[in-house]
Amino acid sequence: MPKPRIKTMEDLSVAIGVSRPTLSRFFQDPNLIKPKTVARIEEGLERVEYVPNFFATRLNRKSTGMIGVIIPYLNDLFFTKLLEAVEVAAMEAGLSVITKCSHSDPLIEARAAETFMSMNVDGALVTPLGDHSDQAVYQRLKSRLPFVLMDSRPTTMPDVDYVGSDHMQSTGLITEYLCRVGDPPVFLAMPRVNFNALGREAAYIAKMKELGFEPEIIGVDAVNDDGYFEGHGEAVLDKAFAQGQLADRSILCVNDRVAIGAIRAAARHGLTPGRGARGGLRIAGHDDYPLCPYLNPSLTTVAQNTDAIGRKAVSRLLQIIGGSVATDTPEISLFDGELKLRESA
Amino acid sequence: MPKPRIKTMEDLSVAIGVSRPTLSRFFQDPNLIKPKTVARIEEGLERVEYVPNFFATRLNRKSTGMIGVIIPYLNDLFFTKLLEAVEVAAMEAGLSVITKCSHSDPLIEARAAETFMSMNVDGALVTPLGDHSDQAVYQRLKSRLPFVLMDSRPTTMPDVDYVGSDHMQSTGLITEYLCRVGDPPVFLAMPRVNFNALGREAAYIAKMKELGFEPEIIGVDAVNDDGYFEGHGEAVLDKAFAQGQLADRSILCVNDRVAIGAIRAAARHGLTPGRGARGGLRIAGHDDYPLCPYLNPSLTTVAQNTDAIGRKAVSRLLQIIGGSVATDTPEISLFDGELKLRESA
DNA sequence: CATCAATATTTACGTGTGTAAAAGGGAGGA
DNA sequence: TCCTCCCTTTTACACACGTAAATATTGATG
Repeated sequence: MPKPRIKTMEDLSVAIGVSRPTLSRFFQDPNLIKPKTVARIEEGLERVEYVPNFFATRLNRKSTGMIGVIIPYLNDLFFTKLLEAVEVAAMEAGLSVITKCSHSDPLIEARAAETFMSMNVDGALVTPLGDHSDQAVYQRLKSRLPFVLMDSRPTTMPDVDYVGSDHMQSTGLITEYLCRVGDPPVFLAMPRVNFNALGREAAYIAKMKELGFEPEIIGVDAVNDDGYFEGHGEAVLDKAFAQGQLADRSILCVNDRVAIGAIRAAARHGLTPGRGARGGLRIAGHDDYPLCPYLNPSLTTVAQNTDAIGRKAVSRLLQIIGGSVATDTPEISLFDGELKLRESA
Repeated sequence: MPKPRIKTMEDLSVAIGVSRPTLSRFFQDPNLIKPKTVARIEEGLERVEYVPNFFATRLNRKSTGMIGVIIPYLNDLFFTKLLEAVEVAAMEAGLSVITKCSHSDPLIEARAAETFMSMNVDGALVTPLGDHSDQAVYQRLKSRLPFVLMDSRPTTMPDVDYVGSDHMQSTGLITEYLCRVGDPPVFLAMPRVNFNALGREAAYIAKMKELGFEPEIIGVDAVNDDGYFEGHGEAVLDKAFAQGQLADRSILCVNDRVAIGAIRAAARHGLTPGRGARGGLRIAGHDDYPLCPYLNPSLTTVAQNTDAIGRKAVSRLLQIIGGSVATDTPEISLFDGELKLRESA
């Protein structure tokens, strides 16, 4: 017994016997209408099938109640974790989020931004690609709507609000830990297209100098070309171990995915990283990728506070939307990382 | 030097000196318009900033050019891989996709479905929750628009198109492999709320009987309650190993995430699964989770053909949208799994 | 220069809803 | 009974664009 389907609010108004503007207000907020009328409307909605047209409702509204989020990868649990935090925060604020993935392609990223602007979203949250994002797109975004960057901060966009981790603190934290408990670490980096990678590299160098050690960086050149972080970490260390190098060193990886590859390379060479044997191989990461506790050995790392980052990004966006804030000077929110001590270092 | 911003196509038409209907057709397909006029329009668009309003363009169109996709989790690389395949296929077909994540909540799933219907999407692709989806939602979805289920097939929805893996084949394949190379495996299952888990369990039983072995199933009851697959696998095996059980058995896990937990439990008890020692511990999974090659030991598993599944789901949707197909009888498309032999079994 | 076809413009109406102002109606109090 | 007051309805317009039919323009051809 399928209910009769009603397409327009007009038709619904005659079916229920309530004027269309009243229905319009009912769907926006039932409290605006007398309880008795509300009851009649709800009773009528029981008998028929009707949903207000998404486009028509948004066409003539000042606020669409939507925010757009752009992330660079889907196949990365860090970003999905961040996205979840954003979605939860947005839901609590009564916003619906439209997610677009740029697949690390500047063109797709630009298209997504265009889409958001054409949809009159109330604001946009963007996790930028490395240095190959089209910064003109960001300029337009900033000039047209509330706009907050997350996780990665392009040097070319100093005037945009930003929420992320304090690499100086987080990378400094694990660097210092590694130095205290064992030999000072080598830094396993990434090809220099990623601002986070650069920031952490700089933080590592600073902390090492502060402690009086000589910084040492490897993995800046791409060894493999499959584009995956794990593959990079494995390839770099596989080569090093094969040449009899690094097998007794502490290795701080730029992020956990690289560290996963690093651990794998160690295993292939019969090495088991861990804090057990002094002077032996140790491997640490950064991010607290969800699988860290389940690796063998489990991965010592620094957790990014994705929950706080997502929550802050949304609340900052709401501030700007609300207009209760000066936007001439950007707000930079950095959250501390938290040491996660496990087996690998 | 910000370009002047133009809001409506009307304003644009006076700014460029081309009629509005001509502009409308230009934005739909420039080929409909004389090259000389196209040049003039494009030249004009260089000088001003204008994007057609998303809602207005969709409001009065027969086809919105959008499809909706619902997945249950974001923090699962299997689903993100599937989503990528869908997005690629959709992009090639000129469709844009709207993704919603239900966070394994039937209410959110239902809301997402409502949203899709109110947006007049051309079709919907849904990866259902386990047995707790609201099937009334699916019924409405099916009655209102082209609708294809992916990955998991509720028994309550036999009349809906479905694209997924052939569990009988894939689970049979790895079961047979394990039986040939070593002792017949135990099946490490999941609490029975997941149709895939049930399907694979049944496939395991069938193959074992076919080969003349006695099926043996563990892990049906939840041991932990954190909701993560890895935690389930680890908890079940940790308990078993602690009791001196299963340490010399072959263990086929219902999926790779459970297997990751299983391997972790083994490591904690000093066990290294692998096909090396006859009669020793072996662990295998299902899905080919992207991290399988990087685990220690790397995980032997059966790859689901997510690429083919995503592609087929989109093409089937396009068929239904095109109307060139009988929808009275559902099409069930099952793809074969492919054995991925690695170290763990 | 006239003619025809291709293309562009004009005109007019449709899409489903938001929103504001004015007019209508019923309940309560004087 | 009359008069507020509050809520609802009516009326009207706005939103930005799709679409179709009729008309005007352009260019090439003869």
